Amino acid sequence: MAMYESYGSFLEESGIRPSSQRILMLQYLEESKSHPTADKIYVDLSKRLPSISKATVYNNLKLFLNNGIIKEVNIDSSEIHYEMMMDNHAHFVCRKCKKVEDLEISNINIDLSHISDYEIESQDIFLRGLCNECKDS
Amino acid sequence: MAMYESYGSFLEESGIRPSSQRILMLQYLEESKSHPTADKIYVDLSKRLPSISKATVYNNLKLFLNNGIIKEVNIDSSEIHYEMMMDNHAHFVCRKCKKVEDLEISNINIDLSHISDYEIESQDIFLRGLCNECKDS
DNA sequence: ATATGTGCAAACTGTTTGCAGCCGC
DNA sequence: GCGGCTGCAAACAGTTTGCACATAT
Repeated sequence: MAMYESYGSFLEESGIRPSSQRILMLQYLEESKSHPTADKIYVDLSKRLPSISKATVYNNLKLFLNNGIIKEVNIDSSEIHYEMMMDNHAHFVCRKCKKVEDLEISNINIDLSHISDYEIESQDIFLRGLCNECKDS
Repeated sequence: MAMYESYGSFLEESGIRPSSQRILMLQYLEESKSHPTADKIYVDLSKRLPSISKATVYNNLKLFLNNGIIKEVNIDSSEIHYEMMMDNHAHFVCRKCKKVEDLEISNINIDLSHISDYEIESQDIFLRGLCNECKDS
């Protein structure tokens, strides 16, 4: 999903009509590495498309969710964050500046032998602390 | 914190005045393994103490939080769940019956060498899937 | 008597929803 | 023209807050 034009066809392949708002949202989510909230998406997209409404943002987030295009990230309890669906990875959350970063998960090793009765489908891993910049200030 | 009477002194040691509502809440949280929400705490405690109000529950949850007695668990985006502060452990969440279970974390191994610049203070691990009962039905 | 906690109700915030109008096929 | 999408505004749910009264020391 590298170039702008492809967002539309990606949506069509998912059975979603590629409105300009949806293409914009998808592009924004893909390019944003900041795990934005619905409100941040709305505010940022308003600059490019002033007529967009919050309801549209919420509507389309739910649509993307139901189609497995994006994923909720429960970073904190006050707001829902979103990110593109991608290979398993962990999140680092800075408790000071609230920055969220993706971490390679390849070297995280979970021994599940003692809960083998459960059918694990996914995992969410959050590491919390201070980021590089914040720990020295 | 084994017996009822000790909840009061535990609160006093934390510098919190041990009102009957607070003792009840603490006892409930300690005995409950279900990671309750504020509303569940309120509903359940109302049976024992009908006069308790939701504001008191929220007030005291925040008080306990600030004193490191309990911890928020961001299981899903719609409600905040709470649990007693305890040694590091992971959570299993059944996507069907929504049950939450604690898992030993001792054999979870996270190699942090590639993010050694960060100061990790805590970790939250959620495994999601189907529990024993739900996977067979 | 004083300081602190509770309970009520109102306010707030993030999210959801119903519906009328608009747009693209 | 038709079906679906958007945008507005109202509804909603969970949480927070201000304040008067009650309670404990």
